Amino acid sequence: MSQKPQKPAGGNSPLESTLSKSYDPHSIEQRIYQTWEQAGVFAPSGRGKPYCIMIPPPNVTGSLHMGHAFQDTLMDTLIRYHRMRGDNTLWQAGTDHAGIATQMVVERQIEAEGKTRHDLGRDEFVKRVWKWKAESGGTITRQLRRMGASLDWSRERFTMDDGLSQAVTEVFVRLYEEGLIYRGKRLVNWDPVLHTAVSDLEVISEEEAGHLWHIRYPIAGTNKHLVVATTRPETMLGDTAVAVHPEDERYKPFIGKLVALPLTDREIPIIADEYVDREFGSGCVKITPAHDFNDYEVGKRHNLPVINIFYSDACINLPDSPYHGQDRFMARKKIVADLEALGLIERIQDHKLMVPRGDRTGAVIEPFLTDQWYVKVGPLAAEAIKAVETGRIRFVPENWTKTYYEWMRNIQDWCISRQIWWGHRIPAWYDADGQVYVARGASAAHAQAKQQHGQDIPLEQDEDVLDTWFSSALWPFSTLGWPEQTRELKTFYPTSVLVTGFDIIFFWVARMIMMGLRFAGDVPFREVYIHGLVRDAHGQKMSKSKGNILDPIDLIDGIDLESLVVKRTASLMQPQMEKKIEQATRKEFPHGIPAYGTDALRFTFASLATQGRDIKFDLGRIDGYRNFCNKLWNAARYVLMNAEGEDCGQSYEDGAQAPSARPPLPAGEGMGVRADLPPPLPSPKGRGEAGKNLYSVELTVADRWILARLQEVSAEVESAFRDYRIDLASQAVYSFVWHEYCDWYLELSKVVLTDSKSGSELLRGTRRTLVAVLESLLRLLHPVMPFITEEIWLRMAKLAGKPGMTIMREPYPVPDMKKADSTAIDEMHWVMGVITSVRNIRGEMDIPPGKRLPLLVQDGTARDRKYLDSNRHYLETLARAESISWLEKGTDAPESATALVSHMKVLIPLGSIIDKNQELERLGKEMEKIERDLSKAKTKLANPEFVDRAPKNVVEQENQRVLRFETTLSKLRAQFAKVKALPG
RNA sequence: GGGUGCUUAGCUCAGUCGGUAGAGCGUCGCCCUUACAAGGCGAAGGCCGGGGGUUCGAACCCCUCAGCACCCACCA
Repeated sequence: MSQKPQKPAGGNSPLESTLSKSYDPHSIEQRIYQTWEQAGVFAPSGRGKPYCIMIPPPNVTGSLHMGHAFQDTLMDTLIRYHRMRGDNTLWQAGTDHAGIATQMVVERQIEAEGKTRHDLGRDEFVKRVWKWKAESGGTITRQLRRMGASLDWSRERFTMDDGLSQAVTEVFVRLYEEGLIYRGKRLVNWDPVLHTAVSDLEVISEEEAGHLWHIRYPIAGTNKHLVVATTRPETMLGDTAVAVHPEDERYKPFIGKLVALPLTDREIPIIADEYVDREFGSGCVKITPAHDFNDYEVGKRHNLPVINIFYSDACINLPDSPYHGQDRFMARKKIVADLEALGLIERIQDHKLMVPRGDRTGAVIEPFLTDQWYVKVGPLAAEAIKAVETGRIRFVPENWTKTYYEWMRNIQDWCISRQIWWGHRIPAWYDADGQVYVARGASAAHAQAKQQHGQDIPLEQDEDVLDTWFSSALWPFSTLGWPEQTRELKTFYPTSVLVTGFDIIFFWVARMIMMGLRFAGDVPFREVYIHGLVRDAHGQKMSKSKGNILDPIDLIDGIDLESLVVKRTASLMQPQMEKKIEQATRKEFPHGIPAYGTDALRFTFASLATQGRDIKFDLGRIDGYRNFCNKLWNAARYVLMNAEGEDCGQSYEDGAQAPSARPPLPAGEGMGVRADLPPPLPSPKGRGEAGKNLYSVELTVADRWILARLQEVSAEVESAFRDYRIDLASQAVYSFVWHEYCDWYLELSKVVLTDSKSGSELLRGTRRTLVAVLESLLRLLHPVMPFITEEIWLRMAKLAGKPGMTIMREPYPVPDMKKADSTAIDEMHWVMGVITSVRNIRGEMDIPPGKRLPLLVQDGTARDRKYLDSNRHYLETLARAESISWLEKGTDAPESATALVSHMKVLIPLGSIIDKNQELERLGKEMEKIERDLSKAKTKLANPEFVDRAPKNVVEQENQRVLRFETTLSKLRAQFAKVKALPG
């Protein structure tokens, strides 16, 4: 290493002397990130107002998808913004153990070795998972770094690490002691592939095509029968009644009688229950309490026996039945065939039904009777609802509160036990009699047992683990050290905002609120910022099986078409989709995906982050923002070319603060946030700021204009951030950078800088403004585009008089209304108006932009004369005017193309350049447009009600418009007539 | 069956207080002007989903219809 290892960003870069001609994200991003992380600048500063965001912990098994990338961009932008605002900012890092998902990954590996987890045994298996986590669990955190996420990695946590596991146990025990956790035998959603219970939320019900079988159940002792309709004929083996509606005249006589259940030797009663819908099917419902949630309730009301007909893998468990041991779907076929043979099938109808499937396995979920642990959610939910009602938690956008209430008011008890091995083992022990001891550890459980029984007795721990979301619910406080009352907990809890997708409100947001209120004594966050889902360019959800996934890393690094095709078609669940996916991919990305770099990707996300709407990810957008990076880069090149080594009137000229000479960044501490002062800009006269190296400067109207506009844009950004409108914030800066700073100000600055007659104070003023505005823009943009802004900033910080080590800890620009300068803005508008009108004529007439034209002006006011006099140089250069001369009133103008800037006529003598008909057409178009506007305005004013009732200023404004349109129009008409009268 | 959101230029989307409809991409001209061709300058392109109402005035507020998307829910 050289002797400046601390400053690779400024010192080792290929940009040592000049910036490369176009922006190359690859050469800077990872280097800059490493510098930041090593310097510890992601850690809280220790001073300022606390600001904290908890990352929704990604699964350790996971890799970064577009949803993460989007969400992390939003969070990082907020975090960087607040860090620059001087807040004591923590973005808590960590990952989730993701019980079922992770267990499935490792089980698949073991399967590949020809074994099952049972061959290994529980302890060995869990060891295997830990090993796997250590080796492969870091993918997503590496990818987060690629996104530029300024997470405090020094505080990274894992939901299964010791501290967090202790929090889990503590919460479980306390809830149990308060009677809010109980164990019960009930119907649960059972995944027959995973052999575990899952919560309501982990079941996805979708409409699928199926059948409705109408089956005859003979009425005992008669030759009559009842017809029941069912979508699941195999469950008839567990029927314990047939229900009809109590008021149903058709069946009233049979209530209380028995039917002979076909294919069994059982007789079951005909019961009456309000639950039955007379209109549906035959109006008779078979009741299978063990395998249907409704039937279970009916069974309870009528004291029906509950006959479980399945094993845990959903094979028939009826040793005396011919269907014993068969899979449920096999059994269905068999049973239907057998019924048919007996003449008991009346008809089979096609039928659409909602089929519940496990979100992980896709297997049809089976209602299954088991012992499980539950959280009694009612009391917790009541508090959680109140917290939102009273405004202690605010949803953004606000309408999500409705969704939240809807769910919380209908919430069911939460099944928290899972019959898997990877996760937090339930802190419950049983003695030989099945008595349960819930305790903070095995020894505590033994002590409990001993106290009750007067002697040591053997205990066995519950085999189950907790739902992953149980530990996630504690994340906002467990990561901060709870149950210890740590300094971090006191500082950062409640956290500031939770940034998440609506799909997770129920799984996570609601549960965090309940647990936070109960155990950490306050809401877990003050605001919940809900963003949309990232979809593909056609609005489809991205999914592996659809083959429309975009990998954020591919957008950053680029990927060629062949690799993309391979990636999208690899290990598909449905191989028949391969062809289709390949075709679609080749069509959509004929040249693969170019390397856009992180900043372009982040800017795209930021710009698409509108509220209340999902985002369709369109490559066109990221293309445009990559170009924006390049634009910014080249603007910086221009500024550096003109300012570096030149006299910019800044006070740091001695080299002592040069990047290479700065001390290394202290870790975490000492990165004090300085007072938020804009670059030391002098007053127009250059007085009032003493400093031995501060030279006086003269500011042009362009300088004053761009500085004034910068204040306005800063204000816009500030208010956008306040409303979580990051899209508006980034759009505001985008258009300012491109369309004001680059399109106008840089061009205007050339006029001064290339003019040999420019005095040193003027040159200095222009350079200083170029530098100061660029430097402010970098800070404005940094939260969204961290890398490119840091790279440029390090290059130019000292030109701007900034001794800082990284833009990350520089103050965020705040609008300074002292620099509001409406006269400069007015004057520049005038200048731009004249230039634009000349350009317009040029464009319409296809006159080459390089061709110099003589300009005549006529009929101006005193203001026009004044502005023209002081801005002649700008007009000549930017409008490519050969000359500009006043034509006295009444003087006959030569044949010309004409434009109007308020009252002033701008004439371009036709000479041989301009085609008469073309000019007539152009004038005609102009007149038409104004006529339209004029007549609209006139109609308005002709309406007495408008004049009477509309606010005075609106009426006045309308009057002004009419006047303006009328003068313009009359001048255009005169010009039109004049041109028309010309020969040729 | 309840609930939510969306519908604005060819495409993707902004539109704050109800007061002159905007941007990016794409398209069409003219330009390789020494920051940038990933660029510059200019232009075309709109019944703001339909209907009704409130208002002097509606893309915006109210009602209604239609289409699309999503969430919740036990019709066998």
